Amino acid sequence: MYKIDEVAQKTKLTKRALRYYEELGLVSPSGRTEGGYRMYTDADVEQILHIIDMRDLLGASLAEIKEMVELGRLYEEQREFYNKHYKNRDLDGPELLERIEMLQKLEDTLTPQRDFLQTKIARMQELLADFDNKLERIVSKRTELTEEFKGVNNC
Amino acid sequence: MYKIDEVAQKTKLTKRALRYYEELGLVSPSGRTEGGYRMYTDADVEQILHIIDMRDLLGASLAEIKEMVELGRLYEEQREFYNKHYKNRDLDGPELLERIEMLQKLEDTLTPQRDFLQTKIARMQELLADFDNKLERIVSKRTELTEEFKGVNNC
DNA sequence: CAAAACTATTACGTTTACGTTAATGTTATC
DNA sequence: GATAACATTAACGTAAACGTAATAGTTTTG
Repeated sequence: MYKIDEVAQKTKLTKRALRYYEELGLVSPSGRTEGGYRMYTDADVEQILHIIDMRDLLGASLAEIKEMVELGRLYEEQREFYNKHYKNRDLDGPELLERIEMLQKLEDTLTPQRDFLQTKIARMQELLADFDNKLERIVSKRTELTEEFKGVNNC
Repeated sequence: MYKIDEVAQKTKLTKRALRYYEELGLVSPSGRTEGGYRMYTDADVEQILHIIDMRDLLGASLAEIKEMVELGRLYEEQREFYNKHYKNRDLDGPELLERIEMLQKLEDTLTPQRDFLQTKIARMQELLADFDNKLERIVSKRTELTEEFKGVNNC
């Protein structure tokens, strides 16, 4: 269990940002000390790092991230409930249907995100190619001029 | 030549954003009408689209984008000057050196950006793989449950 | 056990990237 | 040539994502 400053160092966020994310409902520390100090687990840190990824890689706003996080929680919750009941007896129709609809909803939410990510990657690869072309031209020009410079100065 | 509203539609920016970017020194329309209306060329539109790419793909702030744009302009400027003088006579040492240093500076600026882009792409591909895994699990589970549902309802 | 170091909450402040009027001038249209 | 329909600048407003005190309580350390 880590307290806030350690987590701030691990995640490269500020303590303020951590409290802010908690205020928005993105991540809460798994515990508190008697005196009220936030205590984070490794899993908490993992989730924070995941949030940072979504922010930096998907370019999602904190509000959008919150939606995703909440959907994930809803899913986990339902799955726990499902697993608990599935062990002992068969589900009846309505319960099965509810679970199927949940999975469908998750799928419908994740698929466009996946596609968005994919096209973004493709465009970034194009941009990378542009960078590489430009850099290649610059480097070859620079070596060319360096040679010329040596010629002028009789090296 | 397009006026602002047409450019706004082409670039999916608002007119306000276009004026704001101009105010920051990111892009200026190539011309104005007698009465002061902004007139953009195709090249202007291209540059705006490029700016949007840097914003969305690199996640750069407008201030950072401004720096890149300015460096690019400085480079173009020097290259024009260079080409004009290179045509007629040989450059002497100092001029060559200045040009070489400019190319070096460009290279030093672009290389970390390229690397940043590359590692970002790699991490996004990991994230994409995660998405795909998750989706695959969800879909297979959903079809499994759908079959089960059919069984319960004797279809 | 007292000082030093850390943390909590509250609340106001700041920066970025525009949105939104308002007042006025310009082009296009009928 | 009037009147929409669009444009300009100027200025104030705003949402997101924190920063920065201020005040007060908590842990740690010598």
